[in-house]
Amino acid sequence: MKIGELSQKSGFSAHTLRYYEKIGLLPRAGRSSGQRDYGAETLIWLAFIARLKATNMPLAEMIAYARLRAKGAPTLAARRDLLAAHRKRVKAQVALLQESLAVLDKKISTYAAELRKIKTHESEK
Amino acid sequence: MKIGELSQKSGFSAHTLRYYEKIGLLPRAGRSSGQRDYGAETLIWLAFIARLKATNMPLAEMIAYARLRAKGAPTLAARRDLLAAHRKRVKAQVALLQESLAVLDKKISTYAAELRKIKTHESEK
DNA sequence: GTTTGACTTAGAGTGTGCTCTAAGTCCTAT
DNA sequence: ATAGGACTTAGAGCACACTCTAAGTCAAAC
Repeated sequence: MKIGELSQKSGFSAHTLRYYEKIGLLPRAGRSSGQRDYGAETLIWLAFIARLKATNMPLAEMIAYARLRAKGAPTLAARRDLLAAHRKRVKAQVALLQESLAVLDKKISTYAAELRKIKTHESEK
Repeated sequence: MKIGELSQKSGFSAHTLRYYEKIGLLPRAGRSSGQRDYGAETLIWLAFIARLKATNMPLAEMIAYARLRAKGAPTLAARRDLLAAHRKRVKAQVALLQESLAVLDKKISTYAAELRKIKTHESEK
């Protein structure tokens, strides 16, 4: 598949896909008469990249992961460790967000209370 | 309190605090002989800003909120709506992160399984 | 009263992750 | 065989949120 189709299917722009190749996040694609030609496995890899991206993993760390992946079986433990460390950070972020959600909820209900008070005063006029 | 003390207590650098004033996130502080002089209420406002920041609210939106806040009671409903919309986004982000955590967990346990397999083969040699 | 460190300003520079441009080549349909 | 769109490259530009610099003023301690 050519880059336009991969872009469509993966949700990444063609510009971004070329950029990812340049920085080493995507393996250098084979060219057929100059144009990149991708296999279906690239789509699977991109879906995983999108997951890592959704959890705010920096590109540099994804590149490190990609390099380990390219080296195959001997790096299994290193990859597991990298993902485990990341998971820990994501869990911490979820906890922080949930804490902050509680603060937001409290603030919002304070607003609701103040708005009720104002309405009551208005009806007393 | 001067900017250094506010920086210490709020966790924002003095550079950042001046920047926040410049962009309108902090009200223009009163000066005593040229130097900014802050009251304790600034600390409370900064703590809330830190919360919004923790939940990835863009500066532009915090500034919009700050402007409403400066206008007082008539903007209560608008502020509640802004925070409610933000809360919705934060909840969506938590959901996405938790989904992604599940993917990470699955990947990590796949690694664990592969590593066990390798160890078994090694001990059979 | 002088040193030392915190403060002031305007504006330049940085890191991250894209996003777009220019100039040109290749493919597909008619 | 030619028009139109998709592709190629290297590199410039952008948005966000700081972060730092330069050159100078001010204040607290000794």
